Amino acid sequence: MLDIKFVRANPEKIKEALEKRGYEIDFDNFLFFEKERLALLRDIEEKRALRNSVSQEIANLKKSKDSTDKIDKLIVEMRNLGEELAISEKRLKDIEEKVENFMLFLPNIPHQTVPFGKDENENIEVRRWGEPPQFDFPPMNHWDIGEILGIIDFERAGKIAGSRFAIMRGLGARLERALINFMLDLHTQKGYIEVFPPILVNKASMTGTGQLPKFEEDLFRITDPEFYLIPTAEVPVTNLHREEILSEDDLPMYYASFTPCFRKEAGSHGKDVRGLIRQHQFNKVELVKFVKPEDSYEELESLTRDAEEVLQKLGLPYRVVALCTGDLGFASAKTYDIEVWLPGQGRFREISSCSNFEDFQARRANIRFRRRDKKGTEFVHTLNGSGLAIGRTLVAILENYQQKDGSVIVPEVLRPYMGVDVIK
RNA sequence: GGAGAGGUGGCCGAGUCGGUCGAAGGCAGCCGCCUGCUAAGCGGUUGUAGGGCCAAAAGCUCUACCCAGGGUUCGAAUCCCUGCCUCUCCGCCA
Repeated sequence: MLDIKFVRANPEKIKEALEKRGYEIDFDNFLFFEKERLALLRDIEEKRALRNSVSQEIANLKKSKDSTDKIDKLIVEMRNLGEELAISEKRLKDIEEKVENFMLFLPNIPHQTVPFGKDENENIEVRRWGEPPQFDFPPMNHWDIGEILGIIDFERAGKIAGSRFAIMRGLGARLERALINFMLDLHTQKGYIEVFPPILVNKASMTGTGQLPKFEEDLFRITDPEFYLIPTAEVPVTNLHREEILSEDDLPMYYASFTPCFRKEAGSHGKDVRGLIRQHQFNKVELVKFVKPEDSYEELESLTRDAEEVLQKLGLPYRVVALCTGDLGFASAKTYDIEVWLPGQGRFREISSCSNFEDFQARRANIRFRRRDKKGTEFVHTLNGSGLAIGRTLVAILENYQQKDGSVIVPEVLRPYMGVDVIK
Protein backbone atom coordinates (compact mmCIF):
# COMPACT_ATOMS: atom_id res chain seq x y z
CA MET A 1 0.00 0.00 0.00
CA LEU A 2 1.15 3.51 -0.70
CA ASP A 3 1.16 6.30 1.86
CA ILE A 4 -2.31 7.80 1.74
CA LYS A 5 -1.03 11.22 2.78
CA PHE A 6 1.37 11.19 -0.12
CA VAL A 7 -1.29 10.00 -2.53
CA ARG A 8 -3.77 12.68 -1.64
CA ALA A 9 -1.07 15.35 -1.83
CA ASN A 10 0.46 14.14 -5.10
CA PRO A 11 -2.16 12.36 -7.19
CA GLU A 12 -0.59 13.55 -10.46
CA LYS A 13 2.80 12.12 -9.59
CA ILE A 14 1.29 8.76 -8.69
CA LYS A 15 -0.87 8.70 -11.77
CA GLU A 16 2.15 9.33 -13.95
CA ALA A 17 4.26 6.70 -12.20
CA LEU A 18 1.54 4.08 -12.51
CA GLU A 19 0.96 4.84 -16.17
CA LYS A 20 4.48 3.55 -16.73
CA ARG A 21 3.25 0.21 -15.46
CA GLY A 22 0.29 0.30 -17.77
CA TYR A 23 -2.22 1.24 -15.10
CA GLU A 24 -4.84 3.86 -15.91
CA ILE A 25 -6.15 5.06 -12.59
CA ASP A 26 -8.73 7.71 -11.96
CA PHE A 27 -8.01 9.62 -8.78
CA ASP A 28 -10.97 12.01 -8.91
CA ASN A 29 -13.35 9.76 -7.03
CA PHE A 30 -10.74 8.94 -4.48
CA LEU A 31 -9.85 12.57 -3.87
CA PHE A 32 -13.50 13.46 -3.52
CA PHE A 33 -14.14 10.77 -0.93
CA GLU A 34 -10.90 11.40 0.87
CA LYS A 35 -11.85 15.03 1.29
CA GLU A 36 -15.22 14.07 2.63
CA ARG A 37 -13.66 11.50 4.89
CA LEU A 38 -11.45 14.08 6.57
CA ALA A 39 -14.26 16.59 6.97
CA LEU A 40 -16.52 13.95 8.45
CA LEU A 41 -13.78 12.76 10.76
CA ARG A 42 -13.32 16.27 12.11
CA ASP A 43 -17.05 16.64 12.68
CA ILE A 44 -17.35 13.29 14.41
CA GLU A 45 -14.40 13.92 16.65
CA GLU A 46 -15.84 17.24 17.73
CA LYS A 47 -19.14 15.62 18.60
CA ARG A 48 -17.42 12.87 20.50
CA ALA A 49 -15.42 15.41 22.46
CA LEU A 50 -18.63 17.18 23.41
CA ARG A 51 -20.31 13.94 24.39
CA ASN A 52 -17.34 12.95 26.51
CA SER A 53 -17.31 16.21 28.43
CA VAL A 54 -21.07 16.28 28.97
CA SER A 55 -21.08 12.67 30.13
CA GLN A 56 -18.45 13.65 32.60
CA GLU A 57 -20.61 16.53 33.72
CA ILE A 58 -23.55 14.18 34.20
CA ALA A 59 -21.44 11.97 36.39
CA ASN A 60 -20.41 14.97 38.49
CA LEU A 61 -23.97 16.21 38.79
CA LYS A 62 -25.17 12.80 39.88
CA LYS A 63 -22.81 12.92 42.78
CA SER A 64 -24.36 16.12 44.06
CA LYS A 65 -27.76 14.39 43.89
CA ASP A 66 -30.06 17.40 43.53
CA SER A 67 -30.04 18.72 39.95
CA THR A 68 -32.07 15.87 38.43
CA ASP A 69 -33.85 18.21 36.02
CA LYS A 70 -30.59 19.38 34.58
CA ILE A 71 -29.36 15.80 34.32
CA ASP A 72 -32.46 14.74 32.44
CA LYS A 73 -32.09 17.65 30.08
CA LEU A 74 -28.46 16.80 29.36
CA ILE A 75 -29.26 13.16 28.83
CA VAL A 76 -31.90 14.05 26.26
CA GLU A 77 -29.46 16.35 24.52
CA MET A 78 -26.85 13.67 24.42
CA ARG A 79 -29.30 11.10 23.21
CA ASN A 80 -30.01 13.32 20.24
CA LEU A 81 -26.35 13.97 19.68
CA GLY A 82 -25.77 10.24 19.78
CA GLU A 83 -28.29 9.72 17.03
CA GLU A 84 -26.65 12.31 14.82
CA LEU A 85 -23.31 10.74 15.58
CA ALA A 86 -24.53 7.30 14.60
CA ILE A 87 -25.58 8.58 11.19
CA SER A 88 -22.25 10.29 10.59
CA GLU A 89 -20.34 7.26 11.82
CA LYS A 90 -22.18 5.00 9.43
CA ARG A 91 -21.38 7.37 6.58
CA LEU A 92 -17.73 7.54 7.65
CA LYS A 93 -17.47 3.79 7.70
CA ASP A 94 -18.79 3.53 4.17
CA ILE A 95 -16.36 6.14 2.92
CA GLU A 96 -13.44 4.63 4.76
CA GLU A 97 -14.20 1.34 3.12
CA LYS A 98 -14.19 2.96 -0.31
CA VAL A 99 -10.94 4.78 0.36
CA GLU A 100 -9.30 1.70 1.85
CA ASN A 101 -10.38 -0.40 -1.07
CA PHE A 102 -8.99 2.10 -3.55
CA MET A 103 -5.68 2.09 -1.71
CA LEU A 104 -5.53 -1.72 -1.65
CA PHE A 105 -5.87 -1.86 -5.43
CA LEU A 106 -3.09 0.65 -6.10
CA PRO A 107 0.13 -1.06 -7.18
CA ASN A 108 3.55 -0.04 -5.96
CA ILE A 109 5.51 2.74 -7.64
CA PRO A 110 8.48 1.55 -9.71
CA HIS A 111 11.91 2.59 -8.52
CA GLN A 112 13.75 5.18 -10.64
CA THR A 113 16.20 2.54 -11.84
CA VAL A 114 13.49 0.32 -13.33
CA PRO A 115 13.68 0.42 -17.13
CA PHE A 116 10.61 1.74 -18.89
CA GLY A 117 8.81 -0.80 -21.05
CA LYS A 118 5.48 -2.25 -22.02
CA ASP A 119 5.88 -5.97 -21.38
CA GLU A 120 8.40 -8.75 -20.79
CA ASN A 121 9.95 -8.17 -24.22
CA GLU A 122 11.38 -4.91 -22.94
CA ASN A 123 13.07 -6.34 -19.89
CA ILE A 124 16.78 -5.58 -19.79
CA GLU A 125 19.39 -8.30 -19.54
CA VAL A 126 21.79 -7.37 -16.79
CA ARG A 127 24.32 -10.20 -16.90
CA ARG A 128 24.92 -13.77 -17.99
CA TRP A 129 26.71 -16.64 -16.35
CA GLY A 130 27.88 -19.95 -17.80
CA GLU A 131 27.81 -21.40 -21.27
CA PRO A 132 24.86 -23.35 -22.63
CA PRO A 133 26.02 -26.95 -23.11
CA GLN A 134 26.65 -28.19 -26.66
CA PHE A 135 25.13 -31.53 -27.62
CA ASP A 136 26.04 -33.78 -30.50
CA PHE A 137 22.49 -35.07 -30.47
CA PRO A 138 19.13 -33.29 -30.35
CA PRO A 139 18.53 -32.48 -26.68
CA MET A 140 15.29 -33.79 -25.23
CA ASN A 141 12.60 -32.10 -23.21
CA HIS A 142 12.65 -32.86 -19.52
CA TRP A 143 9.29 -34.60 -19.70
CA ASP A 144 10.68 -37.09 -22.19
CA ILE A 145 13.81 -37.56 -20.13
CA GLY A 146 11.74 -37.99 -16.99
CA GLU A 147 9.47 -40.50 -18.60
CA ILE A 148 12.30 -42.55 -20.13
CA LEU A 149 14.14 -42.68 -16.81
CA GLY A 150 10.91 -43.49 -14.99
CA ILE A 151 11.43 -40.65 -12.52
CA ILE A 152 8.46 -38.44 -13.41
CA ASP A 153 4.93 -39.74 -13.90
CA PHE A 154 2.50 -37.24 -15.39
CA GLU A 155 -0.08 -39.77 -16.45
CA ARG A 156 -0.86 -41.19 -13.04
CA ALA A 157 -0.73 -37.71 -11.57
CA GLY A 158 -3.52 -36.84 -13.97
CA LYS A 159 -5.49 -39.77 -12.68
CA ILE A 160 -5.17 -39.02 -8.99
CA ALA A 161 -5.31 -35.24 -9.16
CA GLY A 162 -5.64 -33.80 -12.66
CA SER A 163 -3.63 -31.84 -15.17
CA ARG A 164 -0.74 -29.68 -13.98
CA PHE A 165 0.30 -32.22 -11.37
CA ALA A 166 3.24 -34.58 -11.39
CA ILE A 167 4.53 -37.52 -9.43
CA MET A 168 8.23 -37.74 -8.71
CA ARG A 169 9.44 -41.27 -8.41
CA GLY A 170 12.62 -43.06 -7.36
CA LEU A 171 15.67 -40.95 -8.10
CA GLY A 172 13.35 -38.20 -9.32
CA ALA A 173 11.81 -37.92 -5.87
CA ARG A 174 15.23 -38.10 -4.35
CA LEU A 175 16.50 -35.35 -6.64
CA GLU A 176 13.61 -33.17 -5.52
CA ARG A 177 14.56 -33.77 -1.90
CA ALA A 178 18.28 -33.32 -2.62
CA LEU A 179 17.65 -29.92 -4.13
CA ILE A 180 15.58 -28.78 -1.17
CA ASN A 181 18.26 -29.84 1.28
CA PHE A 182 21.10 -28.47 -0.79
CA MET A 183 19.48 -25.05 -1.11
CA LEU A 184 18.49 -24.79 2.54
CA ASP A 185 21.97 -25.83 3.63
CA LEU A 186 23.55 -23.25 1.36
CA HIS A 187 21.35 -20.37 2.50
CA THR A 188 21.39 -21.15 6.20
CA GLN A 189 25.19 -21.23 6.05
CA LYS A 190 25.02 -17.65 4.83
CA GLY A 191 22.92 -16.47 7.76
CA TYR A 192 19.38 -17.04 6.60
CA ILE A 193 17.20 -18.48 9.34
CA GLU A 194 15.31 -21.55 8.23
CA VAL A 195 11.56 -21.47 8.82
CA PHE A 196 8.90 -23.97 7.96
CA PRO A 197 5.58 -22.10 8.18
CA PRO A 198 1.92 -22.96 7.72
CA ILE A 199 1.01 -23.32 4.08
CA LEU A 200 -2.63 -22.56 4.80
CA VAL A 201 -3.05 -18.92 5.78
CA ASN A 202 -5.78 -16.45 6.57
CA LYS A 203 -7.08 -13.53 4.57
CA ALA A 204 -5.15 -10.91 6.54
CA SER A 205 -1.87 -12.57 5.59
CA MET A 206 -2.78 -12.67 1.92
CA THR A 207 -3.73 -9.01 2.08
CA GLY A 208 -0.50 -8.15 3.88
CA THR A 209 1.73 -9.30 1.06
CA GLY A 210 -0.59 -8.08 -1.69
CA GLN A 211 -2.15 -11.24 -3.13
CA LEU A 212 -5.52 -10.02 -1.92
CA PRO A 213 -7.80 -8.44 -2.76
CA LYS A 214 -6.72 -8.08 -6.39
CA PHE A 215 -5.54 -11.60 -7.22
CA GLU A 216 -8.09 -13.79 -5.53
CA GLU A 217 -8.64 -15.76 -8.75
CA ASP A 218 -5.05 -17.03 -8.72
CA LEU A 219 -5.40 -18.62 -5.30
CA PHE A 220 -6.70 -21.93 -4.09
CA ARG A 221 -9.07 -21.36 -1.24
CA ILE A 222 -10.75 -23.71 1.16
CA THR A 223 -13.90 -22.95 3.09
CA ASP A 224 -15.16 -24.20 6.40
CA PRO A 225 -12.98 -23.07 7.87
CA GLU A 226 -11.70 -20.39 5.55
CA PHE A 227 -8.07 -20.60 4.47
CA TYR A 228 -5.97 -19.85 1.43
CA LEU A 229 -3.22 -22.13 0.17
CA ILE A 230 -0.03 -20.15 -0.16
CA PRO A 231 1.22 -19.43 -3.69
CA THR A 232 4.69 -18.81 -2.24
CA ALA A 233 6.41 -18.87 1.16
CA GLU A 234 6.68 -15.11 0.79
CA VAL A 235 3.20 -14.92 2.28
CA PRO A 236 3.62 -16.70 5.61
CA VAL A 237 7.22 -15.62 6.10
CA THR A 238 6.67 -11.92 5.42
CA ASN A 239 3.62 -12.07 7.67
CA LEU A 240 5.77 -13.50 10.44
CA HIS A 241 6.23 -9.94 11.65
CA ARG A 242 2.84 -8.52 10.75
CA GLU A 243 1.59 -6.00 13.34
CA GLU A 244 4.98 -5.91 15.00
CA ILE A 245 7.35 -3.11 15.92
CA LEU A 246 10.88 -4.43 15.56
CA SER A 247 13.92 -2.90 17.11
CA GLU A 248 16.62 -1.43 14.90
CA ASP A 249 19.01 -4.00 16.33
CA ASP A 250 16.89 -6.83 14.92
CA LEU A 251 17.50 -5.65 11.36
CA PRO A 252 18.32 -6.92 8.90
CA MET A 253 16.53 -10.25 9.29
CA TYR A 254 17.02 -13.00 6.72
CA TYR A 255 14.82 -16.05 6.36
CA ALA A 256 14.98 -19.08 4.11
CA SER A 257 11.89 -21.20 3.81
CA PHE A 258 11.05 -24.35 1.94
CA THR A 259 7.35 -24.86 1.25
CA PRO A 260 5.03 -26.36 -1.29
CA CYS A 261 3.27 -23.64 -3.31
CA PHE A 262 -0.16 -23.71 -4.89
CA ARG A 263 -1.39 -21.70 -7.84
CA LYS A 264 -4.49 -21.92 -9.92
CA GLU A 265 -2.74 -20.70 -13.07
CA ALA A 266 -6.14 -19.46 -14.10
CA GLY A 267 -4.91 -17.14 -16.84
CA SER A 268 -2.48 -19.54 -18.46
CA HIS A 269 -4.58 -22.12 -20.28
CA GLY A 270 -2.55 -23.58 -23.11
CA LYS A 271 0.74 -22.29 -21.69
CA ASP A 272 3.34 -24.85 -20.67
CA VAL A 273 0.74 -27.56 -20.59
CA ARG A 274 3.39 -30.23 -20.73
CA GLY A 275 6.09 -30.82 -18.19
CA LEU A 276 6.95 -29.46 -14.79
CA ILE A 277 7.25 -25.80 -15.67
CA ARG A 278 3.76 -24.74 -14.68
CA GLN A 279 2.14 -26.84 -11.99
CA HIS A 280 -0.73 -26.30 -9.57
CA GLN A 281 1.54 -27.54 -6.82
CA PHE A 282 5.29 -27.09 -6.71
CA ASN A 283 8.10 -26.82 -4.21
CA LYS A 284 10.19 -23.74 -3.67
CA VAL A 285 12.84 -22.41 -1.35
CA GLU A 286 12.15 -18.75 -0.73
CA LEU A 287 14.42 -16.07 0.70
CA VAL A 288 12.80 -13.22 2.63
CA LYS A 289 14.45 -10.14 4.08
CA PHE A 290 13.36 -7.43 6.48
CA VAL A 291 15.70 -4.45 6.26
CA LYS A 292 16.10 -0.75 7.00
CA PRO A 293 14.91 1.51 4.18
CA GLU A 294 18.31 2.95 3.43
CA ASP A 295 19.75 -0.54 2.85
CA SER A 296 17.05 -2.13 0.74
CA TYR A 297 18.54 -1.67 -2.72
CA GLU A 298 21.89 -2.99 -1.62
CA GLU A 299 19.99 -5.89 -0.07
CA LEU A 300 18.20 -6.57 -3.34
CA GLU A 301 21.56 -6.97 -5.07
CA SER A 302 22.87 -9.38 -2.45
CA LEU A 303 19.59 -11.28 -2.41
CA THR A 304 19.83 -11.78 -6.15
CA ARG A 305 23.46 -12.90 -5.82
CA ASP A 306 22.44 -15.42 -3.18
CA ALA A 307 19.87 -16.90 -5.54
CA GLU A 308 22.36 -16.90 -8.42
CA GLU A 309 24.87 -18.76 -6.31
CA VAL A 310 22.58 -21.78 -6.27
CA LEU A 311 22.73 -21.96 -10.06
CA GLN A 312 26.46 -21.39 -10.11
CA LYS A 313 27.07 -24.22 -7.66
CA LEU A 314 24.84 -26.45 -9.77
CA GLY A 315 26.66 -25.39 -12.91
CA LEU A 316 23.52 -24.21 -14.68
CA PRO A 317 23.84 -21.35 -17.18
CA TYR A 318 21.55 -18.41 -16.59
CA ARG A 319 20.98 -14.75 -17.14
CA VAL A 320 19.62 -12.00 -14.93
CA VAL A 321 17.08 -9.57 -16.32
CA ALA A 322 15.73 -6.38 -14.79
CA LEU A 323 11.99 -6.31 -15.23
CA CYS A 324 10.68 -3.25 -17.02
CA THR A 325 7.88 -1.11 -15.62
CA GLY A 326 5.21 -2.93 -17.61
CA ASP A 327 6.25 -6.39 -16.38
CA LEU A 328 6.72 -5.52 -12.73
CA GLY A 329 4.60 -7.37 -10.17
CA PHE A 330 1.84 -5.53 -8.35
CA ALA A 331 3.64 -5.09 -5.02
CA SER A 332 7.19 -4.72 -6.31
CA ALA A 333 9.22 -1.55 -6.73
CA LYS A 334 12.02 -3.37 -8.52
CA THR A 335 12.52 -6.95 -9.63
CA TYR A 336 15.29 -9.03 -11.11
CA ASP A 337 14.30 -12.30 -12.71
CA ILE A 338 16.85 -15.04 -12.98
CA GLU A 339 16.34 -17.17 -16.06
CA VAL A 340 17.97 -20.55 -16.45
CA TRP A 341 18.96 -22.03 -19.78
CA LEU A 342 16.78 -24.95 -20.90
CA PRO A 343 18.29 -26.88 -23.80
CA GLY A 344 15.05 -28.77 -24.39
CA GLN A 345 13.31 -25.48 -25.16
CA GLY A 346 16.37 -23.69 -26.48
CA ARG A 347 15.63 -20.67 -24.34
CA PHE A 348 15.96 -19.07 -20.93
CA ARG A 349 13.11 -19.65 -18.48
CA GLU A 350 12.38 -17.88 -15.23
CA ILE A 351 13.60 -19.80 -12.21
CA SER A 352 13.73 -17.01 -9.63
CA SER A 353 12.24 -13.59 -9.10
CA CYS A 354 13.91 -11.25 -6.64
CA SER A 355 12.03 -8.15 -5.58
CA ASN A 356 12.27 -5.14 -3.35
CA PHE A 357 8.82 -4.14 -2.13
CA GLU A 358 10.17 -1.17 -0.19
CA ASP A 359 7.49 -0.30 2.39
CA PHE A 360 4.54 -1.44 0.26
CA GLN A 361 4.01 -4.74 2.05
CA ALA A 362 5.18 -3.36 5.39
CA ARG A 363 2.49 -0.72 5.24
CA ARG A 364 -0.20 -3.29 4.42
CA ALA A 365 1.02 -5.69 7.05
CA ASN A 366 1.97 -2.96 9.51
CA ILE A 367 5.55 -4.08 10.04
CA ARG A 368 7.52 -1.27 11.65
CA PHE A 369 10.76 -0.69 13.49
CA ARG A 370 12.05 1.85 15.94
CA ARG A 371 15.43 3.51 15.59
CA ARG A 372 17.57 3.58 18.69
CA ASP A 373 17.99 7.33 18.90
CA LYS A 374 14.78 8.53 17.33
CA LYS A 375 11.27 8.47 18.59
CA GLY A 376 8.39 7.24 16.55
CA THR A 377 8.29 4.29 14.20
CA GLU A 378 9.11 3.65 10.55
CA PHE A 379 8.05 0.96 8.16
CA VAL A 380 10.68 -1.65 7.31
CA HIS A 381 11.44 -2.61 3.75
CA THR A 382 10.69 -6.18 2.72
CA LEU A 383 12.30 -8.20 -0.03
CA ASN A 384 12.05 -11.71 -1.29
CA GLY A 385 13.34 -13.97 -3.99
CA SER A 386 13.18 -17.60 -4.97
CA GLY A 387 16.29 -19.42 -4.07
CA LEU A 388 15.12 -21.37 -6.07
CA ALA A 389 12.01 -22.95 -7.51
CA ILE A 390 12.72 -26.66 -6.99
CA GLY A 391 10.75 -28.10 -9.89
CA ARG A 392 12.24 -25.77 -12.46
CA THR A 393 15.72 -26.40 -11.10
CA LEU A 394 15.10 -30.10 -11.52
CA VAL A 395 14.00 -29.45 -15.08
CA ALA A 396 17.18 -27.49 -15.75
CA ILE A 397 19.33 -30.28 -14.38
CA LEU A 398 17.64 -32.95 -16.47
CA GLU A 399 17.93 -30.90 -19.63
CA ASN A 400 21.43 -29.48 -19.14
CA TYR A 401 23.04 -32.67 -17.84
CA GLN A 402 21.39 -35.12 -20.21
CA GLN A 403 23.59 -37.60 -22.05
CA LYS A 404 23.22 -39.22 -25.42
CA ASP A 405 22.21 -42.53 -23.83
CA GLY A 406 19.35 -40.85 -21.98
CA SER A 407 21.04 -40.81 -18.60
CA VAL A 408 21.56 -37.64 -16.57
CA ILE A 409 24.74 -36.71 -14.76
CA VAL A 410 24.22 -35.55 -11.19
CA PRO A 411 25.91 -32.17 -10.52
CA GLU A 412 28.85 -32.51 -8.18
CA VAL A 413 27.33 -30.59 -5.27
CA LEU A 414 24.25 -32.81 -5.24
CA ARG A 415 26.07 -36.13 -5.13
CA PRO A 416 26.36 -36.23 -1.34
CA TYR A 417 22.60 -35.74 -1.22
CA MET A 418 21.85 -38.17 -4.04
CA GLY A 419 24.23 -40.99 -3.31
CA VAL A 420 24.68 -41.59 -7.03
CA ASP A 421 26.65 -39.87 -9.84
CA VAL A 422 24.27 -40.61 -12.64
CA ILE A 423 20.55 -41.08 -13.02
CA LYS A 424 19.92 -43.86 -15.46
C1' G B 1 -15.91 -33.41 19.06
C1' G B 2 -17.70 -32.65 24.63
C1' A B 3 -16.99 -29.75 29.46
C1' G B 4 -14.73 -25.63 31.81
C1' A B 5 -11.31 -21.17 32.44
C1' G B 6 -9.31 -17.01 30.26
C1' G B 7 -7.58 -12.96 26.68
C1' U B 8 -5.66 -5.54 30.09
C1' G B 9 0.28 -1.16 28.35
C1' G B 10 7.55 -3.99 26.70
C1' C B 11 6.64 -7.79 30.74
C1' C B 12 3.94 -9.14 35.40
C1' G B 13 -0.56 -7.74 37.34
C1' A B 14 -5.09 -4.74 39.65
C1' G B 15 -9.55 -3.26 37.97
C1' U B 16 -17.35 -6.56 37.07
C1' C B 17 -23.54 -2.79 41.75
C1' G B 18 -20.96 0.79 34.19
C1' G B 19 -18.80 7.18 35.16
C1' U B 20 -13.41 11.00 37.58
C1' C B 21 -9.44 4.45 33.76
C1' G B 22 -4.91 5.28 28.55
C1' A B 23 -5.94 2.49 32.73
C1' A B 24 -3.42 1.33 40.27
C1' G B 25 0.94 -1.31 41.70
C1' G B 26 5.43 -3.86 40.47
C1' C B 27 9.36 -5.01 36.98
C1' A B 28 12.20 -3.49 32.86
C1' G B 29 13.87 1.03 30.11
C1' C B 30 15.34 6.26 29.87
C1' C B 31 16.90 11.17 32.29
C1' G B 32 18.66 13.43 36.71
C1' C B 33 20.21 13.37 41.99
C1' C B 34 22.81 10.65 45.50
C1' U B 35 27.04 7.22 45.96
C1' G B 36 34.66 5.51 46.70
C1' C B 37 32.71 1.35 42.75
C1' U B 38 28.43 -1.74 42.42
C1' A B 39 23.86 -2.40 44.68
C1' A B 40 20.20 0.08 47.25
C1' G B 41 17.66 4.87 47.64
C1' C B 42 15.19 9.54 45.83
C1' G B 43 12.74 12.63 41.88
C1' G B 44 10.99 12.67 36.97
C1' U B 45 9.83 10.07 32.61
C1' U B 46 8.53 5.98 29.07
C1' G B 47 2.35 3.08 24.05
C1' U B 48 0.28 3.31 18.94
C1' A B 49 -2.54 5.56 15.18
C1' G B 50 -5.42 9.54 13.21
C1' G B 51 -7.28 14.76 13.16
C1' G B 52 -6.61 20.09 14.37
C1' C B 53 -3.35 24.45 15.58
C1' C B 54 1.91 25.54 13.59
C1' A B 55 5.56 27.59 7.28
C1' A B 56 8.05 23.33 9.51
C1' A B 57 10.12 21.09 13.85
C1' A B 58 9.23 21.44 18.90
C1' G B 59 5.00 21.88 21.40
C1' C B 60 -0.15 22.10 22.51
C1' U B 61 -4.95 19.93 21.82
C1' C B 62 -8.82 16.51 20.38
C1' U B 63 -10.36 11.45 18.86
C1' A B 64 -9.71 6.22 18.86
C1' C B 65 -7.44 1.81 20.82
C1' C B 66 -7.85 -2.79 27.61
C1' C B 67 -8.14 -9.84 21.41
C1' A B 68 -11.69 -8.56 17.02
C1' G B 69 -16.61 -7.14 15.35
C1' G B 70 -21.54 -5.81 16.72
C1' G B 71 -25.21 -4.26 20.66
C1' U B 72 -27.27 -1.78 25.32
C1' U B 73 -26.37 3.25 27.61
C1' C B 74 -25.97 10.27 28.31
C1' G B 75 -21.47 7.27 29.41
C1' A B 76 -18.32 0.44 28.80
C1' A B 77 -11.85 -2.43 30.02
C1' U B 78 -16.27 -3.22 33.11
C1' C B 79 -23.04 -5.51 30.85
C1' C B 80 -25.07 -8.57 26.32
C1' C B 81 -24.20 -11.25 21.45
C1' U B 82 -20.86 -13.29 17.69
C1' G B 83 -16.04 -14.62 16.06
C1' C B 84 -10.78 -15.62 16.80
C1' C B 85 -6.98 -17.25 19.98
C1' U B 86 -4.82 -19.52 24.56
C1' C B 87 -5.06 -22.93 28.73
C1' U B 88 -7.16 -27.40 31.61
C1' C B 89 -9.92 -32.08 31.60
C1' C B 90 -12.38 -36.01 28.61
C1' G B 91 -12.77 -38.27 23.74
C1' C B 92 -10.40 -38.97 18.94
C1' C B 93 -6.22 -38.86 15.76
C1' A B 94 -0.76 -38.45 12.51
